[in-house]
Amino acid sequence: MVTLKNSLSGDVYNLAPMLLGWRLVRAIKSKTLVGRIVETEAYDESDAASHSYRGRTPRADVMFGPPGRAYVYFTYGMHHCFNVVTGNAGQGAAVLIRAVEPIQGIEEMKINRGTNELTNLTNGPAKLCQAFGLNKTFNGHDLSKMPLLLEPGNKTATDEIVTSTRIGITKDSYRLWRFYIKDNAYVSRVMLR
DNA sequence: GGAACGATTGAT
DNA sequence: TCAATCGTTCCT
Repeated sequence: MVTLKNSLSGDVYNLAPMLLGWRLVRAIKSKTLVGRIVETEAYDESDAASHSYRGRTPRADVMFGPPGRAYVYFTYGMHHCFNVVTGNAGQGAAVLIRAVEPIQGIEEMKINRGTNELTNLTNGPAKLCQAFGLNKTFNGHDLSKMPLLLEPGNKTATDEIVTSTRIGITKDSYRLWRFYIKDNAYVSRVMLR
């Protein structure tokens, strides 16, 4: 039997591109929100940019736990970011979900984000958390259970995967561990640094 | 106890 | 280009 846990037990730099096309499903207030993952980044403990680089600190503890859990952290004093924990227990690795394409529950996302602009709802790691109502209460949540599911999905025949450096980091910035679907309108805006 | 620094975003 | 804003981690 293929379980979510088994699907996510490999190396994070292989799993990050694999997750493109998968779906994030969120049940909230009798509504169902669905997004299709279009942009990801890999982080692991050999990587100075990763929260797991310093070892099993309180914040990064979930990254060292079993795969298929959510790692949600609070940053810049105001934003949340959502990751999917990968690798075997004991390894500190996770995939940052940087952007999804809104599929279902778009009106609810607009309310949560305070904008009607479709391409500004979920095109960034903190934006999609706001749209989906994700916060630290989801840290450690098993993504095979409601109210937040990660479901396998497919890339379309025309989807091309692009690899690049990661966004917004200063350490180990040479790693080509960012992956996104080429020409997708919901990929995050590239920030200059 | 103190301080530096963000896996970001939105306004200027 | 820059301010907002505070939890995490490390240093003294």
